[in-house]
Amino acid sequence: MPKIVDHNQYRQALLDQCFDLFAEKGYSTITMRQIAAGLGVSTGTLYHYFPSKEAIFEQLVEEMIQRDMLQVSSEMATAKTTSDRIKRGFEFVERKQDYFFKQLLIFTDYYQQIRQDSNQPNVLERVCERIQPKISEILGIHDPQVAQFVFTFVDGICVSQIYGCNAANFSTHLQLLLKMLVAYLEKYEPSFLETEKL
Amino acid sequence: MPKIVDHNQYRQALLDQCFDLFAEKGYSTITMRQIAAGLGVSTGTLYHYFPSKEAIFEQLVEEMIQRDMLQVSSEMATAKTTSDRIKRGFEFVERKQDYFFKQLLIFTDYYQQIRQDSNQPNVLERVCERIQPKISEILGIHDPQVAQFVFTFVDGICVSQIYGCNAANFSTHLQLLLKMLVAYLEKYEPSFLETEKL
Amino acid sequence: MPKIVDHNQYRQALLDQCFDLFAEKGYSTITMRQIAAGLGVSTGTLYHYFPSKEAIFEQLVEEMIQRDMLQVSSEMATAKTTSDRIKRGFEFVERKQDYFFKQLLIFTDYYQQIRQDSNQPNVLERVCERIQPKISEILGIHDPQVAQFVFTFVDGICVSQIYGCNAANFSTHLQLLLKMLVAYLEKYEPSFLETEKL
Amino acid sequence: MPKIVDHNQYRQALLDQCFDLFAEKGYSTITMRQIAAGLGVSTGTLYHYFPSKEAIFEQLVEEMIQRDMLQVSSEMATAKTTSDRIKRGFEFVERKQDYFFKQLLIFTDYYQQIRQDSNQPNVLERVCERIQPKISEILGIHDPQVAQFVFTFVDGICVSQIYGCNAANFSTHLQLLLKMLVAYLEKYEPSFLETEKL
DNA sequence: AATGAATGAGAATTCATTCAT
DNA sequence: AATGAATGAATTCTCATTCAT
Repeated sequence: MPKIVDHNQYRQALLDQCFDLFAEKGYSTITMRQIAAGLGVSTGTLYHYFPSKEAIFEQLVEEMIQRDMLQVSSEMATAKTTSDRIKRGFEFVERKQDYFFKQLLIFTDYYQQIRQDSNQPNVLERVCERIQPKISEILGIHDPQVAQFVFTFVDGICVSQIYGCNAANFSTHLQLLLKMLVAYLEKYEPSFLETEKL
Repeated sequence: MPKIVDHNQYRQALLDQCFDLFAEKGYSTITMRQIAAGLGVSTGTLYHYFPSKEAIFEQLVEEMIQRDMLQVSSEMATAKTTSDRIKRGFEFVERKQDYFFKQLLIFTDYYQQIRQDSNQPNVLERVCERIQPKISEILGIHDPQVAQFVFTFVDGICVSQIYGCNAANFSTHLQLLLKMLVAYLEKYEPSFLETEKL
Repeated sequence: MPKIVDHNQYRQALLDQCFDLFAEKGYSTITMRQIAAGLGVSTGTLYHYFPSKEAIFEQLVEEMIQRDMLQVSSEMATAKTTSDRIKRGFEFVERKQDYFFKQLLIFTDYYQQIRQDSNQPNVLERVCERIQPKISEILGIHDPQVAQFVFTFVDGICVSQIYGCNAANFSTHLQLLLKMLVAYLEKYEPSFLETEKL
Repeated sequence: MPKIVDHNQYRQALLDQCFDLFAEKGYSTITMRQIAAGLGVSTGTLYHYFPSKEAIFEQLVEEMIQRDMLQVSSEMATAKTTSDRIKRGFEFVERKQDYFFKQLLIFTDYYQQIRQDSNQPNVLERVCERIQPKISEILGIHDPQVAQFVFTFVDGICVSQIYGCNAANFSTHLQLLLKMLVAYLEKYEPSFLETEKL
């Protein structure tokens, strides 16, 4: 690990590496010593950059969201037609399936944590507030409900990973979602049918 | 506290009450003392009925699955037509939305737990192995993929609860799923259209 | 286990079986449940016959001593000459080597226990007070020091068992003790030489 | 409490102080809190230096043996004649009688502990394997059996302490052992008689 | 800035003992 | 007399956090 002089930059570098650590062990199971060891620093150093375990976790969640939003935007920037956007969107999700799965684990852990003391600002609420319009925008679908449907289903696929059914693999699920979506759009948004060929 | 004669019966009674406790606090967050207090017994008594915290959790998961399977079967017993089955199925899920949400939290907790020592028999695998055919049977849908789709989506709705978006409420989600499903079945399983009116 | 009507007799029957249990696990390591299980009774029954774990232990020690004194006396009753007494005495020790070893473990455990609260009557003191003259009597040796020497050495052999050296086996040790003893008696108690042939 | 730089050195310093603690209370009776208090540190610190109570105990036993071997060697280094060696050897034992007694208590405790799980490497076996030749060397006695006899008897004296007989004091016992030994050597190893005057 | 020794409250678990049946 | 369910204090051990160096 190279010594990065800038305090804030180093903090973010540490945060990056925390993602897998938290995803693999879980927030309450992982210890500060394990985190420190995983990052290759001492506990003292860890506390030099973060005030508490909780703070690391929160900053991690915040960081993740920010990063994701940016990445999605940049990935989608060049897509023009709706069918192109949908195709790219699904590819994006498929490519990052492992990441989304780990994120789900982190989010549920986070949810359990914050519900204990309710006076905490809920970062998760902001997640969906910001992600949902993004999905609408990406897919070029006007009905927000439908955009949310896609989002929800992707979450569902992530969850289904924990059951470990080999049948339930990510890509097959996505294929079916796509077919569902088209069937629905053809039926309820005929305008979609006229303009696009998938 | 009266002396309960049947050891096994009392054990199950305690298990029932554990569900909410685990769902609210999370497996690793809740302490044995808290569980004992929640059940109105001493820690000693708790250990008289369960060898460890882990054992309580596993027995709880097993018990839950068994109970759910039985309940679903009995609820669906009298439904005859496919549309009737679908309607009842969705009603069932909607009615127990709170329960399913808590179950999701418990399951993700459980997943994080067992992945640590991988040589453990995975109860979750059995969950989906047994639930999936049940759903096919209930909905009267031949394509197992589609049945799985419904299951996965319901999981997705549960997850979306953690984001706390007021928009994303359970019932609305289910409505949309139903519409999607019908649109899909009409397109790809025309036989469905002929026999049923939803 | 046959039901013995007499309370006291049953108590002693239980006590007998406790010897091996305490010897194998150690006083502080063995639990009342393990004792109860080993005796084939419930903990409730155990407490019906003994007020506490400590009491079982003390009664066991007392019982053991009583029994040993009686047995030694009866075994030696018919021996007439000194050499005969010595021979029999050594045979007796050799035959019960396993028993004496376990007794040592129990005695050291007991010692650790009673030294904590010093106002307890020390049963062990009575052990040597009563055993020592017995040995003098058995061996027909006038010098009490020498009798004590034999006693002490036998204890030493018991201890050496814990080192597990295969070299240090009980019988060989006893042989040497015998030779030592004779050499000593020949040198310092010439009267011994005149009257006996070993 | 000053920060001690050398981790290993401090660990040994703690170990030293543990000897009396274990000897006085016994392995299973003493608690980690009591040990910590006795050492003047917190339980956390104790666990910082030793992974478990068992580990402290084992390290203590190992340490003891090492130290004893070294000390004996250095004490005996300047003794030339056999009678000088025997005299010094007996003085050494007498001087450290209190230590040897405590060691016996610790060893029997240790024995009870390891016999539970038999796959443990037995440190006690190594004790006698290394001590026995040492005694032969010290006393300059060729017959290993006789050396072992002395060792065993010293153990016996230690045990006899637990009976608390005031008669059975350490020094008197040793005197008699010496006389026995000489009588035996004179009878069976006449070469001994020729060269030495005790 | 970086370290890791030190802390002690709190976790899971055990166990002698009590007591209703 | 016999049972075993119930208790809760005490045990071993963990871990987030602090702080001297």
